[in-house]
Amino acid sequence: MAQSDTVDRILDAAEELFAERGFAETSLRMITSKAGVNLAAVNYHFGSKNSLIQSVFARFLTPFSATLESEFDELEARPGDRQLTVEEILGALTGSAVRMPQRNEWGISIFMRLLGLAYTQSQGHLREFLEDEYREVFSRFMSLLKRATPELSPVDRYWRIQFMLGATAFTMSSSDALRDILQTKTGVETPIQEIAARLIPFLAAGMQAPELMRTPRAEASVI
Amino acid sequence: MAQSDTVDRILDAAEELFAERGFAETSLRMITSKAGVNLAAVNYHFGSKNSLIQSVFARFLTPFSATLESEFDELEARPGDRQLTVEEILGALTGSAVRMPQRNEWGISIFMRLLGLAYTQSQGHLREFLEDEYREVFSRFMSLLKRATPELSPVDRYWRIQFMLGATAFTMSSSDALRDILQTKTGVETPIQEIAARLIPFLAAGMQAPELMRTPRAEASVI
DNA sequence: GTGTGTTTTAAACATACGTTTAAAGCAAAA
DNA sequence: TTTTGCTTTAAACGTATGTTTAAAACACAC
Repeated sequence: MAQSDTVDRILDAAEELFAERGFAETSLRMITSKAGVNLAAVNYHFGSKNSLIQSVFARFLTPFSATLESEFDELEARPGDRQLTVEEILGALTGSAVRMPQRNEWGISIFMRLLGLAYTQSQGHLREFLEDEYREVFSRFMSLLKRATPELSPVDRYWRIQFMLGATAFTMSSSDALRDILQTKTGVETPIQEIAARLIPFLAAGMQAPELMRTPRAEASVI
Repeated sequence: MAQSDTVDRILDAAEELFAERGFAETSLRMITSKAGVNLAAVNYHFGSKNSLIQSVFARFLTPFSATLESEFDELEARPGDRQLTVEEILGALTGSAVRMPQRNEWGISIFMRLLGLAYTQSQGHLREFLEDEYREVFSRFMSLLKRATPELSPVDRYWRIQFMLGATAFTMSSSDALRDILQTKTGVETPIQEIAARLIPFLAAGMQAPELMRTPRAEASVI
């Protein structure tokens, strides 16, 4: 085991297995055998499986949120104070994901997939951890989005942010997509940037769609 | 146990627990104790946990897809052959969900949440089962959507359908939302129809957004 | 080289899971 | 009443999980 790179080997293996199979479906024995370390190493270095999960996310999210903050700084410090567009704000997100120092070529895919799982699998401890740890960046993103969509009612804005989150997290967490991506890792690059590029116009258009008119006619066309 | 309503009691309990906690996180012992039946009853009546999961879906999806088929029939049989809109097609989906005979007032929420889980949790057997069982309705929906968005390239249409699915399934499967919905079950009705009503303009706008222009300028604004 | 604090190891622990078994219970037919 | 077929029951099975233990191995300062 050379010198103690045990911690990193565990994090690498866990990250990949979690992304492939989810949290509950990945056992510590799978992780440690893939990492080539002893079973007890996880509890020795991380304390528990739950805090291993949190560590996997922290390793991703801390540099990502730092990059995102500076991306937001740039956007807001531009000459003239014209309004930011939804596209620009969403672009900052994917831009940060791409710019962020990558551990390997399909790092972004795994990152997105894990984010999707985080919201999808009901891991109470993870949700609390993420909300506590990255509250700042998230609320900054929210207020930027609020300024970019002044015409939306708060309740519609709330729901549409949920919709965006859903489209993104779900798409990224679809295991088939991941399989395809990993399968094409022989190609020049992962198509994840392309998915993001296709996603942004969809989200931006949805975000800025006219609000539902509450007339009888519109009502009837909707139920 | 009156007469043998054991099967239904198991299905009811399983459906609710699966929606709350996911498949892997719900044990047969939780299900049978909630249903008030013996542990062995599941394996006796359903054979295995996996086929119990499939039965839960079949009980939902079979009447739903029947309703949806007839809704599609109505749409297509309208006088004059003007083009269907995306809103109308999506409306048929939510319309079917609402019209479908409900077992209880928050049946739709649970139904949507389960659908989200089905795509999200990597249950290979479930995917196969759903694809085999409901292939027809799904491909009919796809071809309707294709006729409603002739300007889209096939690859963009494919991804945008994924995005729609994601926004819907994710929103409906957000456990917080479910908790709120169940919490307000004392109120007049579940707000799920309202969510659907807010969702449709978002999805329709996203679906019909102009495709990404592959010019250097647009490229730069996106990465 | 000895001693010390950290890391790794193999083994066991307690618990939970899905599934199976064999006996008991039960309703309707003979 | 006895028999028959289906259903329910309590108990056990085998396996897998996360976690803990105590000894061994190791690296490094003295």
